[in-house]
Amino acid sequence: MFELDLRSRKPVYEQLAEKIIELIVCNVLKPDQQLPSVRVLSGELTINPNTIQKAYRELEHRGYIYSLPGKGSFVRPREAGDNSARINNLKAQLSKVLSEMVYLGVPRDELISTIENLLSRAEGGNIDD
Amino acid sequence: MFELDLRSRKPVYEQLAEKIIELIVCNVLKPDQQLPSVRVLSGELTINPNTIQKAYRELEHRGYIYSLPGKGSFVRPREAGDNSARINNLKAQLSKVLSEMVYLGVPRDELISTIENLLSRAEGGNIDD
Amino acid sequence: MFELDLRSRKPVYEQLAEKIIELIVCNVLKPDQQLPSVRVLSGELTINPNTIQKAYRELEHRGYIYSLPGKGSFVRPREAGDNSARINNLKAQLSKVLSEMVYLGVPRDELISTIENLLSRAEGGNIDD
Amino acid sequence: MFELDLRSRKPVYEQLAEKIIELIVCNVLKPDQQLPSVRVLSGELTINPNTIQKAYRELEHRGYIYSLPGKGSFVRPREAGDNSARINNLKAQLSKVLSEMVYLGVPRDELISTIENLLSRAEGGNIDD
DNA sequence: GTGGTCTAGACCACA
DNA sequence: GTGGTCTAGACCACT
Repeated sequence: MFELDLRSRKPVYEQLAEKIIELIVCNVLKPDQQLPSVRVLSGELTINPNTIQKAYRELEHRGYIYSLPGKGSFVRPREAGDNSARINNLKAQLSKVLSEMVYLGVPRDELISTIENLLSRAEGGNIDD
Repeated sequence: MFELDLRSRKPVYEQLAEKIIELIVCNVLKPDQQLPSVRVLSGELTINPNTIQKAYRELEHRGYIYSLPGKGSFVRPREAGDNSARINNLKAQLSKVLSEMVYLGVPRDELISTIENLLSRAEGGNIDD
Repeated sequence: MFELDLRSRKPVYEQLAEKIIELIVCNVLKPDQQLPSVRVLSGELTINPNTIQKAYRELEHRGYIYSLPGKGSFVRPREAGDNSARINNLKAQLSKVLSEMVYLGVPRDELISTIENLLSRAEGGNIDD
Repeated sequence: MFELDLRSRKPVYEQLAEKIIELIVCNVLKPDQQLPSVRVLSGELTINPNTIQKAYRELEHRGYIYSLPGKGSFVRPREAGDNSARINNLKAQLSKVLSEMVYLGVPRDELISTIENLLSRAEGGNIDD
């Protein structure tokens, strides 16, 4: 389910957090849906429970999930908030990625079509089904 | 010249490497142009020479520059060929960033215009003069 | 009546206890007034009776209510005397909160007017009618 | 230096974080001043380094300090930012504390003078000396 | 020597 | 059975 690279320079808990964000963002994990419990995920990924917990804690800090002691962890429904900082960060990333793709010779047409493809998928995913 | 954030969590050498990639990608640093020597850059940025060295080694490893022992480091001209792996990686990143922006509520119009803006800048930079 | 946030990190029983203290302190619940029975409150809040019990036990322990087995729970009239410990505790809390507000840049004027506002409301609530 | 209650219901790392915030807020710890290293503090408090680290991480998340791997942890200078959420939280706390003090019979005069005392100390502390 | 990650394993509070 | 805390101890990356 989650492909983690234990040898990566990026910490495991961070990789895991990003994977889960991906699932939330793509609406694979729906609002208020329960995430796998720390222990279960720990067993499935053969990773220490503390590491899973750290990932969940990180996600909670960043507003993607909420945890109820004794009940479980759940996807936090997105609320209007001050996302401007995060969005600016993403724009900067976008800029870097696009520049490098252009530099590596990806033709503009292909780039545009790729983006439109992604966008329609993303929007599709975010509409309730 | 290089804006490095010594307070950032990201290692200094990594920040430096990324900045240089940016300059290469935007064609500010032209192919085969010589980079400032480790000692000079070390002096300008008041940063340990070892850190600069490490950034340069990283850049060489990733194929952005080449070093001629005793002469200096130079921008490696981009070659057609095995960029497909790198490009696929970038596409994956692109996908993640776009999904998250959509999720955070950036309207499609704004997203498109932002992208076109970035693209025209990137292409402008990459046209040989 | 009671706004409980089931998604909060703070245990439900603790939230409930604090809400009730608030009502007692603001004189909405008068001395010797009977509190709603565990079962009734449990039904209204759709919360496990055990959780209500725990909140009531907590309140009894902290001296805000007293329970007559078989009859119910009642607001304990406040007595003069050994409140000094509690008051000192509150002063310490007050100090912390004020310091942090000053640190965060709340202007003194705003702070004063906020406090006077709160005080007049609190005193109004505590005057016997 | 730090009085921690190991038997408290409040986690040790949280107690520690609050103590440090107090020191920062009262300007005992100045901007960019280095905090005791994780290991040193761990030794002094005879608390596990991981617990100290957790406190520091929490403080970093909340914007009170920044950590430079390999160098140490430092007080983050306060910047204008969106503190409104935190401030509202503090106002709610203030309200509760004041209400309870009034309820416990602290006379308004004493309350006011206490507050002015605290305020002048807090403002004094925040001005550079 | 610094912060940071990860594991193994114990224990607690909440529901 | 859930999340959460804490300890002990190993190892890594950065400066």
